[in-house]
Amino acid sequence: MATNAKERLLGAAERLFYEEGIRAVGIERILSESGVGRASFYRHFPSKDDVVVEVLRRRDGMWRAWLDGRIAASERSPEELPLALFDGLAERFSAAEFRGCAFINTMVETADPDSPAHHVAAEHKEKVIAVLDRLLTEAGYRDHEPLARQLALLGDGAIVTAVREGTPEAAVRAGAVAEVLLRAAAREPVRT
Amino acid sequence: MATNAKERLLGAAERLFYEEGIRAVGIERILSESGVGRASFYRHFPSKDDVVVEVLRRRDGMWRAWLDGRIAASERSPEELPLALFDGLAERFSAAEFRGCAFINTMVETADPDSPAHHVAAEHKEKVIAVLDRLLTEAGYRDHEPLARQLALLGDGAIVTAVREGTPEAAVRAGAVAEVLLRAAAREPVRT
DNA sequence: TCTCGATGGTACCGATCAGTTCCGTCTTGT
DNA sequence: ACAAGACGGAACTGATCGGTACCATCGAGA
Repeated sequence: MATNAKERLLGAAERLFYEEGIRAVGIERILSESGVGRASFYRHFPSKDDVVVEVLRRRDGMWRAWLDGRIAASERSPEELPLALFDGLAERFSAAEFRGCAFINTMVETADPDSPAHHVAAEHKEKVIAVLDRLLTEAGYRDHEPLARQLALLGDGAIVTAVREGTPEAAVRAGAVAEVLLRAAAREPVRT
Repeated sequence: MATNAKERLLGAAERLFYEEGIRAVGIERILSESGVGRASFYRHFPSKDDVVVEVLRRRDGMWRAWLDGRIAASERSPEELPLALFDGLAERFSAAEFRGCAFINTMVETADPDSPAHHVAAEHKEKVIAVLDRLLTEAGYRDHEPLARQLALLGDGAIVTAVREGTPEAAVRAGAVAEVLLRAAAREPVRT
């Protein structure tokens, strides 16, 4: 039976890719840190690129599950529930190993927008937007879809700002903007 | 007398780094595309890292000069003049070669926040924030400094969103948020 | 015309890259 | 007890990395 070689491989790759970047991490590093043999690596993955894609898929699932949990645990009212995203980001930014969003980083590092990794990263963001859109719809916001995209844009802006500043402050700043945005949307009269 | 070898080197490096990423571009590529000899390269720069820093410094100057021009040419009222940033971004996002912000990309690619390149990139953003702060101050906004940082955060969010979506739409979306933000700030009563 | 500094071209260095191959070992189901 | 498959280790490939050393050439100032 298969042992946990593939799992260790993906775990080490995910950590190293996030901490140091995809291009910066060679196969050798992944092998030594996971304790997996070179041959076993290529038994499980055709190439390094496939590991990248697989890592991103895993991270997408983990990240959205985490976000769902933060939303479920939030004490905010339905109208303010989308702000739970920024509450969550504030936590993430405080982590010592925080180095931005793995998906943004991947899209930046992988210049080619047609690459599989870029696609997986872009799809992740769309799924997050869908979550925000659902929250906004349930809270009765009009024009919820563009509003969801604006909130997501704010979240991404907070992430890259936090990377630059090295402090969690950007989450609060973006959250304040989001709050203004939600209140302005709430008091907006019905159109058409 | 010195010819223009150094200038050609920097020009080619700037273009290649932006289009394909810093790590993805080897010295060889820069040499062949600039037509500069290998020895001449190392006569002008101690290492590749120094070229990266020099390219970022140049780009910082060019970018801020461009922004100043867009602000000067803007027909917006003083209260809305900070929105000229988003007008300008909309133009940039439409360019075929657009691949995000070179400074964000550098910070993402260069994982080490203590590296010289990371510092130059971070300083660039602070300078842009200073420009926004000046516009807000001149327009009479209270709490202009945090407001400037919120607008910059929106700008960065628009940039990474535009990279992901491949369309200039994000600039409009972020501009709309900025407009809401400015109006909310303008009608805010004096504190203390 | 001569000279000197800047230049472009090339061969080379050790290190590392992704990927292939072979082999000995260890585990697991029968 | 045995066979099959998953495994780790290591040697090896060709390509590319950043960086060094050497050499022939060109162009401007004396």
